[in-house]
Amino acid sequence: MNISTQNQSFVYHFGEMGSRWGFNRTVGQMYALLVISEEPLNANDLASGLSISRGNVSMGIKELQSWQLIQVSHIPGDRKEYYSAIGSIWDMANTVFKERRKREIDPTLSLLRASLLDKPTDASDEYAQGKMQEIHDLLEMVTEWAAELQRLNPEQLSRLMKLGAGVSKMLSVKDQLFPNKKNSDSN
Amino acid sequence: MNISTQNQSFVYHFGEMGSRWGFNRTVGQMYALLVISEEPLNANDLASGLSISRGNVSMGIKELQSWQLIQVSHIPGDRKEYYSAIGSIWDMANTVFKERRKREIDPTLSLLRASLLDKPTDASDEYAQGKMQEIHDLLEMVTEWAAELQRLNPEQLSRLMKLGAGVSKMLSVKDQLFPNKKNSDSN
DNA sequence: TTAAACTTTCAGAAATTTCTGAAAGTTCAT
DNA sequence: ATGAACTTTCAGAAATTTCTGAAAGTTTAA
Repeated sequence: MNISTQNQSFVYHFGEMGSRWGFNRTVGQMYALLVISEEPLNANDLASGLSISRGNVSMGIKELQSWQLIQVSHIPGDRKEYYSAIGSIWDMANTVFKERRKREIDPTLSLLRASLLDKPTDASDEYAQGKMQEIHDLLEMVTEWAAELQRLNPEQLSRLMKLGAGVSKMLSVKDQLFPNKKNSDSN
Repeated sequence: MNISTQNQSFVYHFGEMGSRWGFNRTVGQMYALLVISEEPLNANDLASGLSISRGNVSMGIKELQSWQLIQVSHIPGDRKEYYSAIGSIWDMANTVFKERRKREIDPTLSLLRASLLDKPTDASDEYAQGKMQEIHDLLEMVTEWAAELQRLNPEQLSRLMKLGAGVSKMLSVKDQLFPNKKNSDSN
């Protein structure tokens, strides 16, 4: 299999960027290729399309499956497994966010919670714990909010985002309606 | 300098996680240490506290400065530079988001925009471009929204997040008020 | 049960990233 | 101008990650 030059730059770029998103170059490339391919591809297609080894593809497939980003299908009379990207772009973004949260935020939250249980032994420990508490609260809030947003369907989410500046307007309207409510400035 | 065992796990954990956030282990550790230290630290403190080389600290400092996460100060009669984490935890989160966007999303958006200018040469190119368009639109929307949110001050942002499920309620209220408005389903 | 058509595994090679420490550079007081 | 006190640089070492390809494993058909 070979990739049209037009798509090559996309696939390679996605490879480079992919590593920022938590998987390595070839996994990123494999995923990019699957996303822009209308037809499912088999492991050999991926290996030849990207000029990487068959073994590497096998590991990459496993990784993408652990991220729940791809799907297996079969073609009658062909024993090979065919892979394709799962769902819409929104689903993909959703999945990546959720996975990253699980891998990157959750462990930090656990650690912070545990650290905050220890009694500080001196003033500097106390300062440190104060900072940890702040980080904990921030992460927790963001996590909960993200979970909330992920419960919206793409269409709702899209409308919310397009609200743009409207969001802050909404807050000020709320202020005008309930001007009594005290706001503690955490800054 | 040595770190209390109570803080050690935080610093090391932050080191591991830091690498996910775009900087390497020691840079993550350095930053963690600066965040939980009330007093500014000099390069030697960092090197000895973390048992890493002086040269490594120097490079890490540079990296943290490029992320605009730390601040230099001086102590009268001492020629060493003292470093401390800049601003509140919110500022930190803000900065990290902004930097990551600049480094990870923006280049992808440029590439996608460029790719979308090419005329597709066949059906499969056309499908690929369709997908690229979707990714482009998603990234653009998220980027703009993130910029919008970052314009809010921490206190507003915090209130917005605490709205939680209220966000979706807000959308449905909006629907009841303006039931005519057509929603295009991009899915 | 055999063999063909696949997929997975994993040891070691290759590539990449990170780190050290000595040397070079800078700044400041005298 | 000198030298002490500091910071930065960078070549090569060390550590880590990724990749290959041969061998082992699995599944299916006959």
